[in-house]
Amino acid sequence: MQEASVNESSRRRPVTIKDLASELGVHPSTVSRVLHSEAEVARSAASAETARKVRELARKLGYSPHPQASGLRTGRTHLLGTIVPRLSDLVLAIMYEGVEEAAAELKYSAFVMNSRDDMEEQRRKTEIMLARRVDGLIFGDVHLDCPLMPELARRGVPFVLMNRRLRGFPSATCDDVLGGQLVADHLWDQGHRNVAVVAGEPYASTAVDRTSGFVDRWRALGGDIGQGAVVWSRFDTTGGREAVAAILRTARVLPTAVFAVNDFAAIGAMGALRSHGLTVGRDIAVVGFNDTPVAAQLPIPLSSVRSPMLEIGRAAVELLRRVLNHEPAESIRLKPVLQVRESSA
Amino acid sequence: MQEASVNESSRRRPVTIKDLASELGVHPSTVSRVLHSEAEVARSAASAETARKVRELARKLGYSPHPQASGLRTGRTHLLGTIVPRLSDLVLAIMYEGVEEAAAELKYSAFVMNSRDDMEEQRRKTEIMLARRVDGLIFGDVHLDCPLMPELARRGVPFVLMNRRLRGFPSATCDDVLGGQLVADHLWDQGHRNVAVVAGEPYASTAVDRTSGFVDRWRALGGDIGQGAVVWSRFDTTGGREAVAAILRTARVLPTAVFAVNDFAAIGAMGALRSHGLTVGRDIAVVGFNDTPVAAQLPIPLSSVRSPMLEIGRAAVELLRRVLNHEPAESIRLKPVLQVRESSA
DNA sequence: CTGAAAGCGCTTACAG
DNA sequence: CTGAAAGCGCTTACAG
Repeated sequence: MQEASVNESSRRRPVTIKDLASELGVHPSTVSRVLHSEAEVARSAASAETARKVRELARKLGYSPHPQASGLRTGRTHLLGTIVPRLSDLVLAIMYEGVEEAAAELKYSAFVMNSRDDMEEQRRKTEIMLARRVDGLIFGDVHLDCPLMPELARRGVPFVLMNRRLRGFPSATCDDVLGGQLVADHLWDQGHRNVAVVAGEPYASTAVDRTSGFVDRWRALGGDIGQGAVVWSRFDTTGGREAVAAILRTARVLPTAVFAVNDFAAIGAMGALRSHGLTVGRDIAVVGFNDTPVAAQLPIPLSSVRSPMLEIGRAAVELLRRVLNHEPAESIRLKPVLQVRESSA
Repeated sequence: MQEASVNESSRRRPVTIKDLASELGVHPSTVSRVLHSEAEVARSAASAETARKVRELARKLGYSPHPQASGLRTGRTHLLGTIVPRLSDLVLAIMYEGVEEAAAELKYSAFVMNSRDDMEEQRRKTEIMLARRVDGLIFGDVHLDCPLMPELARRGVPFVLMNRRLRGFPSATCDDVLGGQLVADHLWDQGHRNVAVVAGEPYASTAVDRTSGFVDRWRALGGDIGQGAVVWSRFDTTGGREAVAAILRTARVLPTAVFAVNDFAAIGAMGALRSHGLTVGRDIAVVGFNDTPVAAQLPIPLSSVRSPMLEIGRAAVELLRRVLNHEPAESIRLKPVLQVRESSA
């Protein structure tokens, strides 16, 4: 009963610093210093006795600071904006979980919006977030020819990139070139000599780096890889299905292995291969990228390059923290690991 | 150049109402009324001429209102909190896209946090959002025995439910009972008489409603369904795999069809069936739920009940809008549709 | 160690 | 139609 009525009142009019101050007969500024200053300032802000009483009453009345009020005064909202192509892309959803976790640890609140990989939409969402007065931004949807990034830099907006990189700006990404190399080594070792790549969207560094990592290493191993063997595609299942359909239609010799730069494209690729009467893992090898949870659980388990998605999100927040504190912020490239499964064993 | 320097200054010190007022020689309150009032008030707030000049200058200088400041004054933050089990669950990610869209249309900014379906975490995240002074909350992770909901209601916190329902609180959900019935009708029509259900988490209304919709209809059709034929499970691929493994281990007679209340559980189920030497679609039928984009693209396309996930998210926002405006808010149940594919054709 | 005051940007009842 | 003032909750330089 007591409990409920405290809560009730706390909803109707939240407890403020002024409430605490008048209850204790001290000045609001003293309460503020005790409760919200750095440890050092707080210590010399009040007698040990006063500080103790302030803290105790704050706890008892359920005082919780009003972020809009302090933000208005300090000019810092402790809000952090994130823009991703789409949250329904599992890869970005997991990265954002990392962002949210790491932001919370720094007492920041994270926001997220979808741009659908449309640069006009990216710009619109950015302005909405700036209008909300976010302290900084994380972009998971940058294109290799993104005009917004140089512009934001000129305007002095603090931001970092995640997932995809762009020369000249700090980013937290997977080492996608290495990821492509790992797949090339694996398929070469398995004896494949005729391969195709479902390459993803050409505007995304992930797609370009994974593809070039694969192709360059393949050639270094002495392999040959023709024009029609690299097909750009969307990142989803439909994209993978269409890309493989195109490969099957145009290839003079059928490949014995397909590298798709994304697990969902790989699943689409598997579907198209099956429709063509091929059994994945026996007639043809398939390797994906990201090692999303579904890869291991597919009817035919999918080999995939595991990228540390959660850690990439966390690293992006750390990078943004440095930018906000005017510390040097070097790009972070996290190492992937290849998981070999039945689809290419 | 002009452009850049305007932006530059707008970053260093954003344009305020006071800036506009002094530039035009009018009082800040006039500017505020012209720019931010309801159409009616705004019209009688200044001469047409003054209003025009205010609006023009605002546009020219790139004025953007400071939400923290107006929120502090009005007590409304236009912030909307959403709590989901996990954003990396595609179903919730899509629902949240609907929330974000609909919130933006109402000039609200949406936040989202993960509770990992842990009721302690749900409580913690709720308090963080309330500390941020959100105007209202949307819960996508409610359990059938959730102590937090009655408590929040007592405290007068405005909130609605989405995805899962709970008696006594307004919710936007799929008509899951109907969804289960559709699957029962379909499998019965296909001639199946011995079926099993991968039933999901017993604390989630989605799982319980889909399962009971199926079982009740099955019995109404004259079917028999034994104890061991309904196995509760996690919602992910691993959960589906384990549930089917248990069914295969304990069943006296093998079922000829499996209904999994979630596509990812269905994918896990397909994997387990294949490991057992069964070909899905030929030896045994499988039906999932939600019709996530991957279902249609699987190597063996998966029959699934399509639930309107985006619309559920949008409906939740509409429901919350009504709650915030003290309008009556009846729960919304959106109709699902069965998509039959190769896995059960 | 503590207080008094000013001000962040906005809104809104009160006047005229 | 427009102005002047007060105040939302907080922080922080300035005094003492």
